[in-house]
Amino acid sequence: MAKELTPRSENYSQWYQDLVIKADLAENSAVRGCMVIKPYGYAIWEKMQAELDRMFKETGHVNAYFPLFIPKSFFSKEAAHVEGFAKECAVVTHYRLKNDEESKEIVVDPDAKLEEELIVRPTSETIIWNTYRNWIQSHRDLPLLINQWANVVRWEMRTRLFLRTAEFLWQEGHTAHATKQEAIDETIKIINVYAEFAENFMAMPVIKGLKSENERFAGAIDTYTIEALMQDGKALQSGTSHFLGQNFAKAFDVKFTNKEGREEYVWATSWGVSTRLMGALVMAHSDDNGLVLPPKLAPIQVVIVPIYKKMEQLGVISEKVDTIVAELKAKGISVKFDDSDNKKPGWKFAEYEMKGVPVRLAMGPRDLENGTVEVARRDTLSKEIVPLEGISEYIERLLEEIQQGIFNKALDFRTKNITKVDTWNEFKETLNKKGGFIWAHWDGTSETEEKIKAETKATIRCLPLDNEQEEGACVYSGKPSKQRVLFGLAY
RNA sequence: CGGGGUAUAGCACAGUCCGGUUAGUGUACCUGCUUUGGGAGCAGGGGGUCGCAGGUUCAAAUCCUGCUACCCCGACCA
Repeated sequence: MAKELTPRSENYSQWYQDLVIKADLAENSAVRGCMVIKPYGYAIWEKMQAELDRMFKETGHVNAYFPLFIPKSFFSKEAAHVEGFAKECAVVTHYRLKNDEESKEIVVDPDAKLEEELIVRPTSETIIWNTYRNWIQSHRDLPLLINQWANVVRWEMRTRLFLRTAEFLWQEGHTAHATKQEAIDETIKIINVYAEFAENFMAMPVIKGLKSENERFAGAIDTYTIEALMQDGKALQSGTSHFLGQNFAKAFDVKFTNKEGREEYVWATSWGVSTRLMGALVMAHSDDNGLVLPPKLAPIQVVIVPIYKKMEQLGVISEKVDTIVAELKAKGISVKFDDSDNKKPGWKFAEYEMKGVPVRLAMGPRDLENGTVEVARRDTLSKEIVPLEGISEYIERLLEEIQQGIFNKALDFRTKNITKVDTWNEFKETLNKKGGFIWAHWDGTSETEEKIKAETKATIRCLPLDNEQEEGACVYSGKPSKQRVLFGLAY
């Protein structure tokens, strides 16, 4: 056995760790908290990027790029923002190294101290709004709809591959609008884009909602989120979209002249998803045999493994396979024919299962005789013998079925793990024994939320957007409540 | 940042307590033959600054000090 995973039931976080490494997605690097994203993992990220980028452009956004470094003074202009990020910023203080004459080692040159220290961006609001000041004068310059693909650094105490790393890749959208309503609409438009992407491409059901004050982005008026439920019953915030009001416009003095000729501050939004989505993707679908990828994000959608005794047999199989490959490619399906002779079929089966390839075809002497091929599904681990006639249409349909199937499975899991709770005892018991989302009344105060967190570690994941209003009593304080909110343990 | 653990061949580990031949096993790799429908078998072979830097000693993977990285549990956070 070359590779085996720790079973999920035994140690979920070890399983995750094993899987990320054994499926060749990423590994830890020589730099604390920073990972190396390996080609197979990066290929999945590229597929995510391509689709998200398409969706952003479809909704009128354009890409640009802003600097990695932010002058310290910019950073401190928005009070809530500084407070939120100050504790996890990497700071550049010098710009040169030199050879130390005594120790013969490379040291920081004390003469090369920067006049003003630079922050490595943990997010780019400040540098971007400082720039927008020069770009915006008139209502005719609005809206400004810009996205950037970038890396950011947040100096985390404790890191986990993809889920929380000191450096990560993401996109951050930063938009400027003439009216409050337009900015709010933008914020909601984007959270809908994120939800659509998560559900249609990642096959991961999400709940759209509003963050409570405690969980809000530093500097935002409102934070919208998509929350997903992982297989261990913990919630994962998978994307956020912020309505920033005029906070950054005021901090950076970004004004425009409206149609009536009066000066006003602009209204802002920002929004992002990161390589954390990779972690979400892994934990949403995979099993004890390895990764399970939704076809729409799988770098290889179909792998074909030949089974043969003699080289002549491989030749005959290859001819048949070449036809299948051509047909699948013509349909836009990515396919790999693994005819390498240094690995046995059984080894290949296990390997492609570990890597989550959605469909595997195996063709051997029996298939040659019967005009068939063996088709195996990664998601259900089922196999069947299928006639070669019409195989590409069959696989095309199967890929759609798998995409839908893993979404349904995840949705079913989530539905079973949302528990409606009305008493504090029930709340604690559900959290301990079952996990998942707890749907309970809350009195709307930060004080109660903090007490609940202190006692149980559970936080309010969100106030769902399509929430029905319902009078009730807060599960903790007993005070009146207008609606239920979702609680849960979070990553 | 606090508590605990780990670091020896590409990978997974033993050896460390109690210092002493040439540092070992599995797997992977190379060669050959037999194999090939779920991680093949036999035979032969190559591969090691024992995490890094100091120290103790006739002698250090082993003892001492410092450093670094990773894992687990907390605190913090996306």
